Amino acid sequence: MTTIAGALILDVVIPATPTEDDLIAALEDRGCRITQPRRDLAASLTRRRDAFSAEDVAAELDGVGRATVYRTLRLLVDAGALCKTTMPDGSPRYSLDNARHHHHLVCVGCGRIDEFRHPAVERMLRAMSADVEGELVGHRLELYRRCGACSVGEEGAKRDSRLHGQGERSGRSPPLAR
Amino acid sequence: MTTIAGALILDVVIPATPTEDDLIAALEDRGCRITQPRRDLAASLTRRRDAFSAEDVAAELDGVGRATVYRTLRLLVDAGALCKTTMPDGSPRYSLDNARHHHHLVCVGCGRIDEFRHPAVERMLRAMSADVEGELVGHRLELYRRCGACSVGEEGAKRDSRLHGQGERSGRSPPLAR
DNA sequence: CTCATTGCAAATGGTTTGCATTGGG
DNA sequence: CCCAATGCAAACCATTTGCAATGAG
Repeated sequence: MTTIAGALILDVVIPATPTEDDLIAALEDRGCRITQPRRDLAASLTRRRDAFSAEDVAAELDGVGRATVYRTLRLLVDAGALCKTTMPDGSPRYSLDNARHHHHLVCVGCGRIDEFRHPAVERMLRAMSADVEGELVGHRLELYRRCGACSVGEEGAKRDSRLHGQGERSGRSPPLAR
Repeated sequence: MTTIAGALILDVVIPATPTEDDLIAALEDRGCRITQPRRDLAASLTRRRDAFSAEDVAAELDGVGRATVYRTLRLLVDAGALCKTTMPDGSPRYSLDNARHHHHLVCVGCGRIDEFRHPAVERMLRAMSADVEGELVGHRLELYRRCGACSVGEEGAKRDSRLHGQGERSGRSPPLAR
């Protein structure tokens, strides 16, 4: 295991995240027209480091309509340039996709999302695929942690963090990412 | 591996799901009052075999207010008597909880949810816990499949089923459970 | 030029809340 | 009796849609 700038990197170094141009290219590849709102969106997204909600983006780009934000985010997810992740409470967050198979490590404190790839996970999936009746068509795996930065000065904050792994306990408002 | 009535059972036979009385008891344990609406709800829930949405329940119990349904479902989830699962598209579903650590095998065709426990999963979690920076506070794991029954007569339906495992591709309406 | 894309506003769908009323313990 | 729990309706919030106007190719 290697740790870089507090980020967990396992086995495979995470490739550079897409640039503004990569996002635009992803849209072009899908036969979409490149408009100003879409350029603005791409710029906004690549500027972000952590996970973000659609609302976050819409708020930052008040020149751009809500509908356009949602429509474009969807396009980018379909194009594989963005990941849609789920917070413990079920609310969706987006993050730039490195275009490889990976999973997410979500900090419940700050909402930061790191991507990782770990042989133990792939091994597990292979084993399950063999044992499951019927065709395995997909999976969802998120690991929730309290990252190093968020653990500091939060000693007393272990309150409800006993998130169990099955579905979710129904907690009130989630740790908002922004 | 053992298969019972088409259900996948791995390693640990799944304990009997809670009865109506178990649900009531779960509420009592939490210091809740046992009212008629709650009895009705408990009865309705134990009658169900597959996963259900809050809306499903509300629809069946038109004597009971929506608010009460949502409030009570939340109580039961908190009490650990119900699981809240997430469909591939992000929409929540409930299912009776066997009160043990387990994960979910969700059929994207019919919405049926089976619980399972598999050493490969636990092994994977242990490995990840060791490698992750910071405290691992929880996880979310759902495996999506097309169950035996749903595969039959759906040969041509392999269209978009390439659900990838990271977050979700943004597909339109989900395969509704009911 | 033409059709995809946009912004707006209204519609939606699922969930929560305020509040006066009801009923369990 | 009293306070938890209810039902209703309104409030909410994120997301989607209809539609006329706009602008990319």
